[in-house]
Amino acid sequence: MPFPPDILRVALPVPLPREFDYLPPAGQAAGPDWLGCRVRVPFGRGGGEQVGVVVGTGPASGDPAALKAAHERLDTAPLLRGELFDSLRWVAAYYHAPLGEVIATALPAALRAGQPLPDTRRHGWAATPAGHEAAARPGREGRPRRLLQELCEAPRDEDDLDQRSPGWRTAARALADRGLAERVVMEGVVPPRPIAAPRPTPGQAAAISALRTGEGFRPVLLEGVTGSGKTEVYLQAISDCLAAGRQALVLVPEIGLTPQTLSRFRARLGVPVLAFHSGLGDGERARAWADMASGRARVLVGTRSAVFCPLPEAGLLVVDEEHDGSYKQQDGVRYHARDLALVRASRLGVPVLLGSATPSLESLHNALSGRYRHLRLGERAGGARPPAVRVLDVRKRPLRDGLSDALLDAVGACLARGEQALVFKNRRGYAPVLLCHDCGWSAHCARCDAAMTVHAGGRRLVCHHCGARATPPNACPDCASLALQPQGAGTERLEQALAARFPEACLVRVDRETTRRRDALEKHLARLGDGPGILVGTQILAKGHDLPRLTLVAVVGVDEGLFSADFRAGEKLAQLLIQVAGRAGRARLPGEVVLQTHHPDHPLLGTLLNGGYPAVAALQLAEREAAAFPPYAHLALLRAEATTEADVQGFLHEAHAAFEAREGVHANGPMPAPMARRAGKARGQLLVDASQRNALHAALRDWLPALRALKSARRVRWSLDVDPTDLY
DNA sequence: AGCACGCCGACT
DNA sequence: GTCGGCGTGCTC
Repeated sequence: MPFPPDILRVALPVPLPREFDYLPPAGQAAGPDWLGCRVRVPFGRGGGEQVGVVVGTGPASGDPAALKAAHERLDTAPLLRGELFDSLRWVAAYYHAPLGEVIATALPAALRAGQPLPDTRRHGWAATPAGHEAAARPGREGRPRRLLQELCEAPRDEDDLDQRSPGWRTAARALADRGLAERVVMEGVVPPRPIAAPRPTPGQAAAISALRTGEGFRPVLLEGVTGSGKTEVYLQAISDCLAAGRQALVLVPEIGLTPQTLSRFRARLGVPVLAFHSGLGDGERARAWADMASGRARVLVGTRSAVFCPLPEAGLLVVDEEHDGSYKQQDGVRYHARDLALVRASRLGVPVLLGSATPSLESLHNALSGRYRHLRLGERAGGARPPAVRVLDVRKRPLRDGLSDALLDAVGACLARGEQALVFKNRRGYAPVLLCHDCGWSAHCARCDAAMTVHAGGRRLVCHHCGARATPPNACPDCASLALQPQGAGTERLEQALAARFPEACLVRVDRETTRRRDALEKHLARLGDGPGILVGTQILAKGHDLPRLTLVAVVGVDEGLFSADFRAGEKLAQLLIQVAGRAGRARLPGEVVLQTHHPDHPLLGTLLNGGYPAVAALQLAEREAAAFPPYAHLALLRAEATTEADVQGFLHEAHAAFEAREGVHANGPMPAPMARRAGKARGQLLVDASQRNALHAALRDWLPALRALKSARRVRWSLDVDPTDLY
């Protein structure tokens, strides 16, 4: 009786909650050395193929004769192993996603498609024995000879030569042709060149020394007001990490990864710093991933998906602006990069530094309850003063194009001083609504439950939710009145009004329309230069970028955010206000913030003005606790989308019925979706809340198979979002 | 998700 | 007579 052969258990990028068993390719034996390697396997009834990752080996559970054989092994050494592999399993379990989909989310596209792992060995040049002899004899002076003499001292790295002596390759080729030098594989990692650091402020010094104490997993929340120099603390912590021979990962928000950020890191750290973001090509992403996996790269700065990079020699993880919404993936596997960074740091046994001027309530709660170390940076670096804040009550005051006279006066005074003003409104376009003044009709999107935004000075209507465009009617479709008026003001209208009022000022509008390309923001700011001028824009302007001449921040649109239904609206508005106010007066010039509002008595504004972000956060935490919302409860959201409302409701009702009640866990809904129709699809959702995380996960584990079995599930697109950040 | 199989309407 | 609609079931 022959032993049944061991099989390969393969995770494939399909939305099925299981793995698939395969025989190894003909002539090969399955064994533990296959774990974490990619394989190309036949899949499906057609002659389809998939690339999957071996996540287990062992005896077949069923009849091995019924199994197909894998076509090809794609890796000799595991692509996924150790902590990263374990963390991906954690992601699959925590977000209730199939492991194959998680792996597909984590791997760069080129690797997912089966491309070989890029060769990341460093190459360098060394003198041959003949070269050493030749260097000892007198010879013709010139570049080849100088290079040869350098190579006789020690082999040199190609990257190093690129940086120090451009054009060295010609000389190297000349030496190689004469047999005096050769290209070699370099071993080892270049130690960091120490670079002079600026003298830290007392607050920075305290934070840096606090980070140096202790060992193993240490979550640290670094709460520092805008301009207090959090980046300097990161740089010191990363320097320490590099000096200890370890790798560092830095996560930044989507709009935070600018050439400025990178060059600052590169200039200070003295080692190559890799960037990882959506602007990279497939090859570059795979290359960066491989560089981290091989240990060749020591520092990687990247956006959300960079949290999946291998860290075989990890020493530190940093999450900059940890409250930022772009860390949460909003489709597919809906992971939160900050939370995954914490899990990875815990498994790796290294510190993780969460930095923000306006920490998320989740992180703040963990810090206040002692689970995270809480470090504060109080003063602004370089002695800059915090800006003075003035509330402009515009009730019963006339607004022209959304701007009050007092606000325009403040802008005018700023320009007269030769300084720069930022006019902030979190709404792009000309006006948010086109309204009939006679009957109250307004232009709505045919495919969404939303008003269309007026663009191009009134010549176009655009739906910001589905992208639909329309020409505005000349007369009201309901009452034929000609009194159609754009209502309210977006950045485009503000720009126009400010241009009319300050015709000689340099005026730059920055929003998603004017800033599509990655480097467009830099270009806009360069256009503004150092002279007097006005920036008009949306929240793209809220982060990063030191604008030393910017002394006035005029906030025009806070009222919408004060009365939003979302339970995170207050937190988000406070964060946005603090971030945008932080643009003012970052250098020697004092800053001023003007808040134009119809609700000067709103408690959130009052709390923010009197106690700053910590006071708002305390207020919001108390509200969350009273309402049993995160971080005092745990949520999961079942979303559904279909062509008809009936399919959505049918599925959600059946889903609710299939939910088994258990202690401390409740399913609520179907909830009315704030936008029941979007892009022509009906939408709905079911909210599950639980007081204990374990109970929530146990409930979801039982629920999901039942959901998948529902016939009504076939008629909708549905997804489960664990720890949703937005309830719509 | 993708794909094939399968059983009912309007076209060359 | 067939092309094709999308319901249903399966994927080692």
